[in-house]
Amino acid sequence: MPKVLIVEDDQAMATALRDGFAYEGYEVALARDGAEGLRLAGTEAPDLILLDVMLPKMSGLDVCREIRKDRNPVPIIMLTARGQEIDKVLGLKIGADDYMTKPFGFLELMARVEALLRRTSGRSQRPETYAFGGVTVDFGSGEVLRKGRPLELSVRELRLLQYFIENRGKVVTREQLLDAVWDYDAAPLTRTVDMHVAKLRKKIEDVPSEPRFLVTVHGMGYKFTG
Amino acid sequence: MPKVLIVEDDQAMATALRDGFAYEGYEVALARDGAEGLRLAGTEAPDLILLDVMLPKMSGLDVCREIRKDRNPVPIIMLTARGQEIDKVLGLKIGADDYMTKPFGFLELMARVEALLRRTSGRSQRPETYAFGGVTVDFGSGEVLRKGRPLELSVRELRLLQYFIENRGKVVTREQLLDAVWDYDAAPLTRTVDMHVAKLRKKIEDVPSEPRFLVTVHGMGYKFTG
DNA sequence: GGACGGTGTTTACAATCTCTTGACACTCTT
DNA sequence: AAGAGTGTCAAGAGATTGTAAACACCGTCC
Repeated sequence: MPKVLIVEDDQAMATALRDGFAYEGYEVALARDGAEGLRLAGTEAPDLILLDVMLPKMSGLDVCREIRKDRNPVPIIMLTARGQEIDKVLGLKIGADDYMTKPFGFLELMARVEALLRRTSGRSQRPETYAFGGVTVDFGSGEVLRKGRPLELSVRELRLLQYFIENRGKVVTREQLLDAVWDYDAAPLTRTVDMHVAKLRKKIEDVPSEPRFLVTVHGMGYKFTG
Repeated sequence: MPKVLIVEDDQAMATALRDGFAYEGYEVALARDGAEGLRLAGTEAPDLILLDVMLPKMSGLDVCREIRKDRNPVPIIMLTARGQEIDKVLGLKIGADDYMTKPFGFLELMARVEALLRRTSGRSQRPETYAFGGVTVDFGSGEVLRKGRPLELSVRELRLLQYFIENRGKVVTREQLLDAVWDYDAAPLTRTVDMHVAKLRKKIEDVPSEPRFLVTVHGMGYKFTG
């Protein structure tokens, strides 16, 4: 049975999670603060880590970053409180795999845990990278290479690229992008999306004026075909 | 609590699924063969259907197809035995939402069920597909394939095609089309509709000059027979 | 504090694509 | 055959998208 490391300072939450996962047959390790979490991540060799963001001594973000610095590819799910909006890209950059915003249902958490374990189990190394036409995207570190050279993408460009990759082959509208990559609820009365698509094309396409990967679907939106 | 319809002829599997979902708090309806499954899909109004592919009397694929013909958008997860590889495109065409290959873990199934319910509950309209004569239309993504290759339709052409599909077998007048596909209230003194029908024919018909699907009804309008 | 560099957004205009329209040939019905 | 209805072309009108440049914002460095 897989082993889960839970890093959580809130007593009630920690107990509930421990009992829940134990009931489902998981081995469980528990850490009360960030420093202990980091230590146990090394010594316990968990198959997955649930990491609260708000922790004494050392924030979850720092713990995550340190774990990745150690070249430890263990899947990590961050737990954040509502309103304690993490910049998702920041999380992505430092190498978390998924997020849950409290409060969440236990079944939903289980579903994500299982999905993540399924995704990452078959592969000894998590290929959290995606490659297409000379470009390599490493979602773990947030690094993007093009023909072997580092490509400097801004935070929003990275997030945009990631969304396109996740939805490759499908047409995505500007509204979807504003909703997912920006946090707008608002209508797309601006050309902001187009602007960023253009910027991205300049960086990932051989001939930006004749895009091969990031094509426009007139009247609908854009489509990524990597 | 959501209601799940399980269409499964294997006694042991059916019982296990029924008990599992009942334990998780779902309402459960059970059908032993395809014909009964189709009937219960209508009378029980389930929120989700688990549909075995191999069934007596009527295969799961046929059941799925019939359910979609009834314009029932209920999410469907197909259950297939290993080796009994369904062509996923075929599945998509007939309108299933997800697949599980036996054997599978119950938790994994639950995860997919919950994911699917979450995905489809918020949105009243699910991605829907329709297929005729080598053409596959996915209204969810707006993609149209012809003989497996993407077909580039403009937004209005897509809307027009969708309207024809919704009213297939019926003669629709130019006024109806102007009203539904265009936003005109005005009279049809233009050839705009005819123009677009011609464009559509060029893209979906084998011999556009002798249309098989999008036929002219002289003096009345057009009729789609897909 | 204030200049600076980087990022993100808006504006404006050009380029491109789609839609509409009128003309004319063709087809069908009577 | 005549008249109404339909197919289709090509050009202009209209809408959408590409992109440069200006502007706004924010954190950093002197």
